[in-house]
Amino acid sequence: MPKLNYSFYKNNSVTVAKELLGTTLRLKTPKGILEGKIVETEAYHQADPASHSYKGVTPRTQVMFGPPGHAYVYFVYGMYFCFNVVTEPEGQGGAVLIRALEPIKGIEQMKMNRKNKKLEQLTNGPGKLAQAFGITKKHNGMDLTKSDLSIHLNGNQTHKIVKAKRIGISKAEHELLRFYIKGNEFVSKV
DNA sequence: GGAACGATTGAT
DNA sequence: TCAATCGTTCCT
Repeated sequence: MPKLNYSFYKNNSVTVAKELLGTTLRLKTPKGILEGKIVETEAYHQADPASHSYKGVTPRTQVMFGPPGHAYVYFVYGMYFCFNVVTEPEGQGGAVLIRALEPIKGIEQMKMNRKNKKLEQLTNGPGKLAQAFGITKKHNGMDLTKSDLSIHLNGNQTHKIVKAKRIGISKAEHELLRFYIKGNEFVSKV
């Protein structure tokens, strides 16, 4: 499985959001390898009022403006982390939120991290998948092309992509910037 | 220094 | 439908 590289992530957020569907997120941990197929994403870019990068660089969002292919992890609602992939050339504040995965490898470890939730509840939401993988603020800024956290291309993918409204935002609600694999049971919301 | 507000989740 | 829970941002 080839690892996604810098030139893949350098593209605009919408393109990357769509092309990430069907790829595999992998994290090496001391207890073993965790893998999940990306089945749902959302695109955020600098001109988007709903994006953290909309108001320019802040201490929290500076990694969004950094080089593509790095992890942007933020803490939300006082209890959850969300994992994003930084997109677009350095200097532009773009990212793709990974909203849902289909568990592939390390399922027992994910169940431990998620307090033994059922398989279909392990990674079907951004806060859930971060918890299942043990992703926290310490992963913020990691280089996905050079670290234990990476994304890989799979073989032939024959899925259909559904465009939909993003979840949980109060600005630019009408924009169809959420993408998911049609029919996949791990999508957070259809 | 203080207050309002979340790119969510799970329980009611 | 609503509470949990706290870092980030913005205002004073």
